[in-house]
Amino acid sequence: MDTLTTRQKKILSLIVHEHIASADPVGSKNLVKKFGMDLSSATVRNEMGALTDAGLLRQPHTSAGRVPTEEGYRYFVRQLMNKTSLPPAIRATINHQFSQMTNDIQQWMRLAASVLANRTHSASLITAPQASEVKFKHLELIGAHGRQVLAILVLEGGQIHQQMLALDEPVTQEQLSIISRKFSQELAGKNAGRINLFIEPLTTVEKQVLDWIENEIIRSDQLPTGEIILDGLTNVLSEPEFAGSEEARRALRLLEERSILQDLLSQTILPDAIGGVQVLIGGEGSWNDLRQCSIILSKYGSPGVATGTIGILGPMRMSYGNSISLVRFFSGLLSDFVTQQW
Amino acid sequence: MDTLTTRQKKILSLIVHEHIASADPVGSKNLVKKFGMDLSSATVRNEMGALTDAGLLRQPHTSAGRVPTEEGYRYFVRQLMNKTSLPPAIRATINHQFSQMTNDIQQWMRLAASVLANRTHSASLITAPQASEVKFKHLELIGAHGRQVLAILVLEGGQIHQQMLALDEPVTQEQLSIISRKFSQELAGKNAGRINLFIEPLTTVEKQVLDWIENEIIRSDQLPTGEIILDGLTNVLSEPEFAGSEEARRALRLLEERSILQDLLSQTILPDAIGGVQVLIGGEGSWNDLRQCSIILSKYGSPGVATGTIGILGPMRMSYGNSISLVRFFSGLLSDFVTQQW
DNA sequence: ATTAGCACTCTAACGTTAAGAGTGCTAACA
DNA sequence: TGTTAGCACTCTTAACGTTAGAGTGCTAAT
Repeated sequence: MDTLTTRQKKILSLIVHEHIASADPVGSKNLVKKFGMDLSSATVRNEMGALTDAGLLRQPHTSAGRVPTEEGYRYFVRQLMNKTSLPPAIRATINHQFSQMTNDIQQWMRLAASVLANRTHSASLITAPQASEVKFKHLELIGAHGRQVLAILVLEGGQIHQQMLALDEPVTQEQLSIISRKFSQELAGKNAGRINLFIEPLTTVEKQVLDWIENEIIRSDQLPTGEIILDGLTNVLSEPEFAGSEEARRALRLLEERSILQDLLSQTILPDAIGGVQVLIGGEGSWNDLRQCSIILSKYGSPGVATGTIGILGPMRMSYGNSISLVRFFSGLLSDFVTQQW
Repeated sequence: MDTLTTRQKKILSLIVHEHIASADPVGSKNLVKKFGMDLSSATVRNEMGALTDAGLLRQPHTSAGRVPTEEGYRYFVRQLMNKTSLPPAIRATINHQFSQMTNDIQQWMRLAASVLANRTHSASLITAPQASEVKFKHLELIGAHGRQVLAILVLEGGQIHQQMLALDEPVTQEQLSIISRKFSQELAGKNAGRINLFIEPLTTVEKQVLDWIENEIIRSDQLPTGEIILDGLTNVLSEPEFAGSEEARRALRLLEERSILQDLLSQTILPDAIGGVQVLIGGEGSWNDLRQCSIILSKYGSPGVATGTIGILGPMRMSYGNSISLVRFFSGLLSDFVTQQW
């Protein structure tokens, strides 16, 4: 790929900025006027022609201004954008919003999704942090009526599974406590593969409970990601390029259809470094329904322990500087939470 | 309100059905042709005129067919619609989908929201079942590193709160177990008001834990509804009457903005009877953003113990028979779940 | 290398027109 | 008295033609 002259970079950058602001194609004459360039429109036109040949700009039709192509946006994001960091005032405001929260990961995810969506005017998504390897931590059995027992399984990292079990035989609360304590001691720190090595003479009820535990842990291991929080879907709809088109609906459908979304997330190579941000522009050729959209994703959490994904989906014509620094900031926020809790 | 002749009812009913199917205004001539009526279009026209005078129909413009008004839909739903019950085949299919689920209320809500949204082609919403009065059931304290302790509070009905507490003083796991057991016995069945009657010489740590418990229970009491599950928002967008308009966006915004949604739910009088269904048509005058939408709501759960709300939001031009019976069915499904678990 | 000038192209907006659908009214009919 | 045929009228929608404006690419001059 031919490298561009500094003037060409300057012009490309201005066009991207102007188009993001106005949503309209930008022409040579307006460009020089608006930014007080000491060049004539004709010169700018020549450069724009070169950029068009290079595949970074295109014209919606012969007599319209230029619009960045996917490739143009990519070049902009990768080479031209000045890495803005989030203004301290905004950091402070957001931190304040979270300072009054309980320590519940669910609540944090919800609030993060909401604030991120509002500040970026995009749809936001967050997947729950997923432990790299699920390990047993604690078991509690609480009798209800009859043979009904509320079983609570605590996994390392604080994940909690609860279920009402109908026992095969009636058991007193006394006995339940004994079983709980026994299992909690014997199984502590064991992963799915080592749960069933726990072989001793077991009562029917103990066997039943153990089966349930193993089942839950295996299931937690297998589900690649758990819950997904979405917010701000309607933000995307208010963008002018989606006014009344099917495009937006199909893009949002991608988010709502969790299985498709999981595909997308698992097929995307995220930078391993926490705080690293991946920008997908225009579906990157693979996702037809995202041709007009861009996605910004970041992994968060504690590598090797538990990680999740946070990101936004907005129109390709989005304010990348802002959005990227916001995603990065929230990624850090949730990482801190996870590190502190796990 | 003047009562209508049987023929007028018949015609109103046909118009509603036809308009729901076609999304277009329906004219007298097409009506007689399509349904093979042994009346002339002129007669039908006269009746349509009467129905228009009665406020049940309107014309988008002079030379267009008729469309039901809000009032017209209301009359239809209340008086004309034959109460269809869900076909057994569909019941069976849905039951089957749920038969393989774990007993987790979250999972059930999610699946129910998804299936309900798909089958009604509308947006669906479900609020988590909320206990009528929150009562303590069980406490568990599990030591982590240092003074960090994972506190798990089980409320009657199976609601679980967890939080990582930083204790004021270091405490061994032994002591934690003793505290857990003591609290679990002494506080069992107590509600928020009676938690603090538990006055005995308390250690610093015990006091700290007790404060936390009280706090959590009060908070649970005060929050009128907890989590809200949404699904199928994009379904609404594909309706022709919303093609490219702001209307749909604003209606969906109402759902996404949880605080507004809670307002709406709390201001709506739901039939107390479980399985009863409330139909709100066109925002019922109060909700401007819902002028083109209808909402079908039903309370589910176990009255006096724990209840939640389930419902859908779709275009006013929706298939009420289908939708109502689906909402009713899912309401029953979740009620059964709650009754069984609580 | 840059720029002024100009012919050219294409869109968006506007007005006109014609076709089609549906109505309301009147007068005839059973 | 209820029903129907006929007809003039209204209004939307699509199609077409026109025009103003914006932006371009090219050429020739600086």
